[in-house]
Amino acid sequence: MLDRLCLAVDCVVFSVSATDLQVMLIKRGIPPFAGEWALPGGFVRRDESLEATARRELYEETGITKIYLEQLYTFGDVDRDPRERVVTVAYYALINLKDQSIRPSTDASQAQWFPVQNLPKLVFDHERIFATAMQRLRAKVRYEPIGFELLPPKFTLPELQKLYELILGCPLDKRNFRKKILAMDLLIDLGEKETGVKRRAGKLYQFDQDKYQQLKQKGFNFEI
Amino acid sequence: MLDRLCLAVDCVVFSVSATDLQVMLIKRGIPPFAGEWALPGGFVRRDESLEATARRELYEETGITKIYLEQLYTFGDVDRDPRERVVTVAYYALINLKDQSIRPSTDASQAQWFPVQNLPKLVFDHERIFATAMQRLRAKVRYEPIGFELLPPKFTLPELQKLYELILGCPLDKRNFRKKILAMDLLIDLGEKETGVKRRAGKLYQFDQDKYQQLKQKGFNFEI
DNA sequence: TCAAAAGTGTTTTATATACACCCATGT
DNA sequence: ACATGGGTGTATATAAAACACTTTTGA
Repeated sequence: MLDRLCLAVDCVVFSVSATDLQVMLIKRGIPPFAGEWALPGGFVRRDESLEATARRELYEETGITKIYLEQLYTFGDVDRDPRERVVTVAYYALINLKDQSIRPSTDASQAQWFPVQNLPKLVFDHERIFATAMQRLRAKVRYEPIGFELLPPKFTLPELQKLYELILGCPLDKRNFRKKILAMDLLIDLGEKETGVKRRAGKLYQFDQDKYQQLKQKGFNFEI
Repeated sequence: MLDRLCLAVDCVVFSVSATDLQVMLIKRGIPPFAGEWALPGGFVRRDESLEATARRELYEETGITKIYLEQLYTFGDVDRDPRERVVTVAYYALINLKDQSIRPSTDASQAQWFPVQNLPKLVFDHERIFATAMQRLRAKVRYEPIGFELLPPKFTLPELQKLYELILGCPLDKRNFRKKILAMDLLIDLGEKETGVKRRAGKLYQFDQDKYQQLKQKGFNFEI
């Protein structure tokens, strides 16, 4: 039972706006690198699991509780923190902003959304952590139905397609996309239309989690 | 900079025999759980990266140095170790036994191979770690050319197919398997035949790492 | 009535699957 | 000569990709 060291959790929190896939960053209030941008995160307490740390930090810094969280990778280079040895377990998170918004900035923490295409310089090795998260999200969204976590419970097919295009970074054929998604028979047609748009309204759908879990048991693979 | 805690690395080391996919286990020499089977592992030193810890431990316990290593997952449940809080970063490793064999057991550590179908009871949460590794290996072997790490540099197509069948746990069609593999054009035909077999000798191939890296850059995806 | 985005099928192409016999080698 | 496993091709089914017009709605 030799060296003990500091263990942290950092989170790459994604959301979507009308035009962008975006990531939440925190303006650091304390040294080192006070005033610079960082991924939200903090230290693991002795009586707290890793995921609990992630949820606690996100709640403290943004007020958000409903979050899809998944462990990403653990970064343990010896010199990644200039103060002392700190190993960090990175998580990525997906949230939808229609259900909840981030708490207004306080003195202690200034949280802000940035488009993934246009991030400021980040402290420590946070750029590497972000790049890893981006890579994982891009890969995973194709074979697991995690994209829905970024949308409100009721969404239209064009919204879903736009989301995939933002994440994958390339346009998708509308007819083929709809055919593929609908063929899986995992979307419940709610018989409602979206509101508040100034053009033809799209049909609203809901992702059928229960049915997906059942199909998954039987060997079904989600795939875009 | 609050609580410090113990950080460990544990490794799930895979190899193949003629008939089995197997995992290396260590008979613990020290409490807790002395005499019981565990994954090889140990504590991270303050001046050592996570991967360096994994390589050091594997060398100390088995004498093996040529290893494909990849981080698997970090297990951080509060009560996973009865002594005190220990978070462990798990790695999985792939080695081929034709090039090197594990060092004979010493007093300190008794290393032994077990078929994955028939593991003894493991200490701590090591069964969960193993299950996660197995799942990852099964998934990853289908879309990354990591299977080759379990074979010697020169191998035959039937050997490769057998390997995939062991990992995936199901039989594969010989003609379709060969067609798919050869169509990728990533195997170099060495113009040699295997030796020491008492039947028709198979042609020897070598995986073309360089070519694979080039193709990968251009968007090529390995897939079985 | 115009602009803007929603919605809809078919054809072509590529990929996956199913399947059976001959060949080389050692005993 | 026989047993064992290595090596080979084609036909069918399924999935992916390419592609253009009509409909709805609000301004």
